[in-house]
Amino acid sequence: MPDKQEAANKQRQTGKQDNGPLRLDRFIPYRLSVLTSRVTGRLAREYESVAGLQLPEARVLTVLGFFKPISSNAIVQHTSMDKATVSRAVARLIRLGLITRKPDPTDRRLLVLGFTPRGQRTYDRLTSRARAWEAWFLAELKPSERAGLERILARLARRLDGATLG
Amino acid sequence: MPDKQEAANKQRQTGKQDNGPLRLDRFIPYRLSVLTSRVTGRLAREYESVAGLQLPEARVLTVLGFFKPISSNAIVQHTSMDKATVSRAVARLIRLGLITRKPDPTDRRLLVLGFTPRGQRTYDRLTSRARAWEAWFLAELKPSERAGLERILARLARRLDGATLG
DNA sequence: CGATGGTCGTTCCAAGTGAAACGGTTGTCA
DNA sequence: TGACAACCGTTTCACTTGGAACGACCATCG
Repeated sequence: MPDKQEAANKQRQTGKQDNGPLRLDRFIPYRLSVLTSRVTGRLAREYESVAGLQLPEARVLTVLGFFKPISSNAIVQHTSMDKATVSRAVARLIRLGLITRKPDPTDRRLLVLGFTPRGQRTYDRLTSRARAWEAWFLAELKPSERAGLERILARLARRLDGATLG
Repeated sequence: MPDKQEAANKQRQTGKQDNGPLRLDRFIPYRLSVLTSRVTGRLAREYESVAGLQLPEARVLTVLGFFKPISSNAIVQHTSMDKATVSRAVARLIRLGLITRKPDPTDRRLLVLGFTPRGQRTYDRLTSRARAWEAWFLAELKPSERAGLERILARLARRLDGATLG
């Protein structure tokens, strides 16, 4: 405890952070990771209770609802999910009768996905719940803060799309 | 494509989002999730190349460096990592000769963790690299934006610490 | 004391993950 | 055309994960 506090104070005074213990409470990747894992955990419970879906299935359904019609591979691009994970989630959703899959006539490597009527209803319930949860989650943010957050997330996302640079 | 664009425009006009497809490009949990998984992936590659560590081990090392001395369970609290995952990461780090573990004299349920000299050096290299990467990652943000991001992350994290509420 | 309920960390086991290999398809270029 | 590289989606396989059970330990209360 003295170690930590001392280092923290010192760094707060100098404003530098070039050596000494990494200030986790200021390290953005760490904070993003912890926050996101908690957010995802909450949403996963919602998805489970609303529709009995696990996270990969729910994510595929959500992305599909927005981008449909779309191929599995495009879902991978959008979400950074693993190729195999998406493939299995799609298989389960088909087995559950929630989505359809048919070959693209112009490129038979692609299998384009869509909703069944039941899938559409499940999607509606799911997104309604997701929106409600998000509203609760963000309720303490002022509109300007929310806008700021959105802008920053967009900027950071773009940063990672660019050069690999190490 | 027309579906999506139409809905998007309509929602942009009304400012509402109470029904219709969920606007993924505005859904914060989704954006957090995608961004974080990409950030984590990059950092994981850093950790691997610098010290041959996989993500859970690197995270334990990082948290340990900041909070040391600390028990496994406290690491779980801080990171939201799984208990078993931390247990195994600790075991590997010990096997690698990077950290030490001894029972707390006042409560022998607790095993307090610390660095070996080699672990300290590994930690230094690791955090130095992590800091450099973060600096690159955040370079496009103005200081005010970075401060705003930190404040918002703190506020959102606190929101999840409170009541379970669903 | 002794019993009971709670916490810490490990281990077991079923389930999920990701790297790699695969079959199938497309586009290119000679 | 035929050879070849690139790409899509699936499957396989080794590994990791997380829920549950477990042993060890502590605190409380009768």
